[in-house]
This record gives sequence, structure tokens and C-alpha cells, in this order.
Amino acid sequence: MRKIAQRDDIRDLILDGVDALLARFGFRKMTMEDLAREVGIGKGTIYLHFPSKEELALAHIDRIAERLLLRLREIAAGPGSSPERLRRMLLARVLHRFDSVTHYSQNLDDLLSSVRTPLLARRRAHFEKEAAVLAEVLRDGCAQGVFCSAEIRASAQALVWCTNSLLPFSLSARELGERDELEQRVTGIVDLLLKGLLRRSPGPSKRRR
Amino acid sequence: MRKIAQRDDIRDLILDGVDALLARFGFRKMTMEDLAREVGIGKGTIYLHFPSKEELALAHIDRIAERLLLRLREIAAGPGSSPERLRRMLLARVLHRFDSVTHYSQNLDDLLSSVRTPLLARRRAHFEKEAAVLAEVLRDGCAQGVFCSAEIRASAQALVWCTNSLLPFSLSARELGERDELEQRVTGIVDLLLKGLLRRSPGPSKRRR
DNA sequence: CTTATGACCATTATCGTATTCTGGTCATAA
DNA sequence: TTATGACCAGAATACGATAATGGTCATAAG
Repeated sequence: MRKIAQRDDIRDLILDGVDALLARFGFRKMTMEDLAREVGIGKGTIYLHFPSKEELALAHIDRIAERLLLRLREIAAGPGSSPERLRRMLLARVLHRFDSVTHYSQNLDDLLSSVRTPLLARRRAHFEKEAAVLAEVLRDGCAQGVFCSAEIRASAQALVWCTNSLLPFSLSARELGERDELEQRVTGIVDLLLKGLLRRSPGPSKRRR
Repeated sequence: MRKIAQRDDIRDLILDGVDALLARFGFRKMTMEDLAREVGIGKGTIYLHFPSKEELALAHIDRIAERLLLRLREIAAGPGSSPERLRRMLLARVLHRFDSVTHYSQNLDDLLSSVRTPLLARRRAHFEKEAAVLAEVLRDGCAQGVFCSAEIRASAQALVWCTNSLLPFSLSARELGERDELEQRVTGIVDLLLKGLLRRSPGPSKRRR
């Protein structure tokens, strides 16, 4: 009987194991015994921290979402103009998804289909938090007169939804293409979206033609 | 032995049958005998018009795409300003997809997974044609000075890609939500995209604040 | 007393096989 | 020349027997 340093530590260790096995085998082929062996603890111990295999997977997904949220907050608090930060955030969201899909490869479908129903509500919650961070930056931009100030909340949600769509999880890794290519395509759309948000006539207009 | 009126007529009749059976049973459970019975011809006759079941499905998908293309051309040639027409076209694309997904319900996954590989190339071709029509309207707008004239081709492709993403076929009908709700959400994004395309400082700016 | 463990069990998944079904062909009919 | 359905090889399915797995809990360790 080994003494576990901290309650949260072992939770994280287990989730690390989940991450490894999920990428290697997918959800269905990852057994609780595999996982216990990977982490180096007994199977029963896992059930002291998670009530079921499904909740385990959901907790793992939550952790991924939290990391993305952290990254978005970093960017939001970081340097750059409001549109620049927003642009980086949107790109980060899509690339984060890209990395997830490639990391879990075919096994992502397996995971998602196994926990699809309970996942929907959680995703909504994640998306709302992310939209909230986007909204902050939008508000920043409004305060500086860069963005027009109408419909901030709705705009943020639209941006979240759109960037979700740009790389649906359901894509298999095989159909993704190169990361660079994706980045380029997404950048085009994101720029278009941002331009749409910008305030009309931003300063002394130099009319051409 | 019944005399078929016209070669194209029977082709269309068969595809009508495909449409009906696909919606009812999906691709795998739709048998060639079912289809022959539905259309009221012998099984062998189908093979006089289509080389295989797979090609049959692809032809059916082609026909759907052609109808959408027709609709887009209608809108493009119809009344309204360039941005208005563009907006209608983008919305039409998404709603067209919505209708497909709801029409074939669960059975769409079945169809798509059964012909996924050969479908990819065809979809690319369809998308290019659709992008070409969008590009026409964009060019119209440029000629009138509504849109900025850079990157028309790329913009059209971006719009196609983005509206594709807004409603991936892989969504099951169950997750779609209401058509009205979709229309509303998509309208928001489409408007954002269009605003991004508009030319800056379009006339005497009335600066607020 | 709290925390960790793995043998244990009911349920689920997997596999092998016997059987049915179905895409595609073609000799025959109209 | 055009249409048809009996026919066949190979694919899908149904099913029962067997193996694997999620979750529990009495026991052990600290």
C-alpha cells in the first residue's frame, strides 16, 4: 500500500494514464486493468477517484478543455491589440482541436461515440466559458473603439461556433491534411470574421478610386 | 418488356427510387431488388444504366449537388444587391445541407461511410463549381464598388469551406436542432463574413461617439 | 480509522461457424 | 436492341459458446 502524495496528484496521474492509453488503444480497448497497470496502482484505487469508466473519460475531456481555456486566458491577458489577440485565440482554438484529433487519431471517434450523450451538455458549458473569454477581448476592443459594441455576447458565441465548425471532431485524422495548410485556410476565415467585427470607418478614411 | 420512354427518364426514375429507399433504409439495407421493385423494373435493367451500386449512390449525390448548384445560379441571377444575393446563397447552402441531413436522418452516415473515399474527389469538384458561382457574385459586387476586389477566388473558396463547416454532414439529425434556430445562428455568421468582405469606408461615414 | 488492493461476479464483448442474403452476370425473352 | 430474373460467389448476419471487462467489496496495509 503506497501512500499517495496528494489527492489531486493521483487524479492527474490517472488522467495522464488515460491520455496515453486513449491515444494508443481508444476508449473501448482501454481497460481499467490496463490503466491501473499503466499508472502503477490497483484497479480498485481508480474507483476511489472516479465513479466509472465513463466519468473518467469525461474528466479527461474536461481537463483538455480546461487547458484550452487556460491558453485562451493567457492570450487574452497577453500583449497585442484586441483584434490581434482575438485572432490568436480563434486560431488557437482550431489548432487545439487539430492537435487533439491527430493525437488520438482514429481512436477519437471511439471515445466520442462512447460518451456522446453526456458529453453534449459539458461541451456546451466549455464553449460558454470560452465564449466568455472571447467576449472580454471583444469588450476591450469596443472600449478602444476598434470593434463596434453591439451584440458582444452573440458575436463571441458566433465565433466559438464557427471555429468549432471549422474543424469538427468527427473528422478522422486521415482527412485533416497538413497543419500548415489548415492554419492558412483558417487564418483566411478568421480574418474575414474579424474584419466583419471591426468598426466601420476607423479613423480618417483614405478613400481610393 | 416495357418500352422506356427516354434514356434519361429512366435514369431519373431510378435515382428517385434511390432517394426514397435511401431515406427509408439507408445505403446498406437498400438492396438492388428493393430498388428494382420500387421503380417497377427488373434488377438487370438497373445495371444497363449504372455499373454498380456504389456508382448509383454517387450519381444520386451528384444529382443533389446539381440541384443545389442550380438553385445557387438562380439566386445569383436573381434580384437584389450583390451582398444580398451572396447572403441568400450562403444561407441556401447551409439549409440545403440541413434538409439533406434531416431527409436521410440516421441513414446518411451509412451512405457516406459506404462511399466515403470516391466521394471526396467529387465533393471537391462540386465545391469548386459552387465557389465559381459565388465568385461571380463577388465580382459583381466588386464592379459596383461594394466589395473590395482582392482575392475573389480565395474568398469564394473560404465562404464555401466555412458554410460547409457550419453544418457538417456527419451530424446526426438528432443533434441538429430546429431549422429556425440554425438559420438564425448561421445568419449571424454569414453577416459577419459578408461585413468582412465589404469595402472599407463605403461613402460618407457617420461616425458615432 | 483511513486508504489501497485484486479476487470475484454479472454483464458484455468477441469469436467461429452455419446460414441467409445480395451485388452483379448472363442466357433467354420480348 | 433492350429488358429480365434465375443463378452464383462472396459478403453479411444470426447465434451460441467462450473470453474479457467494468465495477464491488472483503481483506490487507499503514
